[in-house]
Amino acid sequence: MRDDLTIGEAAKAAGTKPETVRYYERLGLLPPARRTEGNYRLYGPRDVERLRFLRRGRDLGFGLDDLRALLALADDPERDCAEVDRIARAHREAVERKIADLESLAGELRRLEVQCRGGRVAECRIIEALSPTAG
Amino acid sequence: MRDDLTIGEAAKAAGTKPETVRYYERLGLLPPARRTEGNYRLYGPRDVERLRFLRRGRDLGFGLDDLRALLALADDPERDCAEVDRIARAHREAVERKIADLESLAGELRRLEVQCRGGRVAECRIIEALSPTAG
DNA sequence: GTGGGGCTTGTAGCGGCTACAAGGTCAAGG
DNA sequence: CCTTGACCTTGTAGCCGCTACAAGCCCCAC
Repeated sequence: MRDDLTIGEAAKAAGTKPETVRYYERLGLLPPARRTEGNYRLYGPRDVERLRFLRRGRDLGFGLDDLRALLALADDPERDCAEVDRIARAHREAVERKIADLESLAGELRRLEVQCRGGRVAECRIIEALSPTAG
Repeated sequence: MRDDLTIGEAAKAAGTKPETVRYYERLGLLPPARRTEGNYRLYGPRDVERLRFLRRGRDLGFGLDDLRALLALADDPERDCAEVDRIARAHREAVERKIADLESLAGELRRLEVQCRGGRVAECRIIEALSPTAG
């Protein structure tokens, strides 16, 4: 039969869930779906493509606002892709900053752990490091 | 004079904000504060210590549930610090997993960026990589 | 006594879902 | 034809750790 899928089928085809699809529709990231007589949402191949675009973008860590902008750009193939590049670069830089933050965090946690000799809490270096009495 | 501080002073002393202090009290991470006649919260040195403990723990990325547990352990200095160690290790491992995830993300974003030649969106590799038509 | 800063409570919002509840629809099996 | 049970519908609340209001009270300096 036809290309039309129910929300569950469409979600599965894109690797997401029905709740997420409805959520995206509510946010305007997907156009309002066509409906069956029984009020079920119906999705065609283009809808599934759009959904997959969103899914892939989320996997890459883009926020929904970025994805909204990227979708608008993708819909307009004649435009210069400088804006696409800018969004991607800004996102990569944010990810790299986050990594740097977490690296220094992990380093500090490793240093604390090494010092823990496994005695009583009273002598625990980890607690000590957290306690202002130690500073 | 006395050691008593208002919420704003206590928050400042610990490097947080009044809203956060009230929030912690509501969650039971801090005991209900004493009050002045005019219903202002009052904080002593031990309260500020506790608040600093929380602040430092948050800086290290611990969740509030972890901090609740760590505070309970810190309050009981005779206990074995194995549990402290376990919480810290679990957290470090979670941070390290997060770093690994973000590293692979950043790598993918860098690869995409390099391929962008700066033409039209129609030929943009970034959009292509997001579009299911490319896969 | 007045101005303005800080305090009080309560509530809503951030992101990106996720998990209900209460009901409607639909296809398969008896 | 009727029932079962999977799926769909809407609406609402919750997750985390705050943050930002709003409306009103308190307190101190001038």
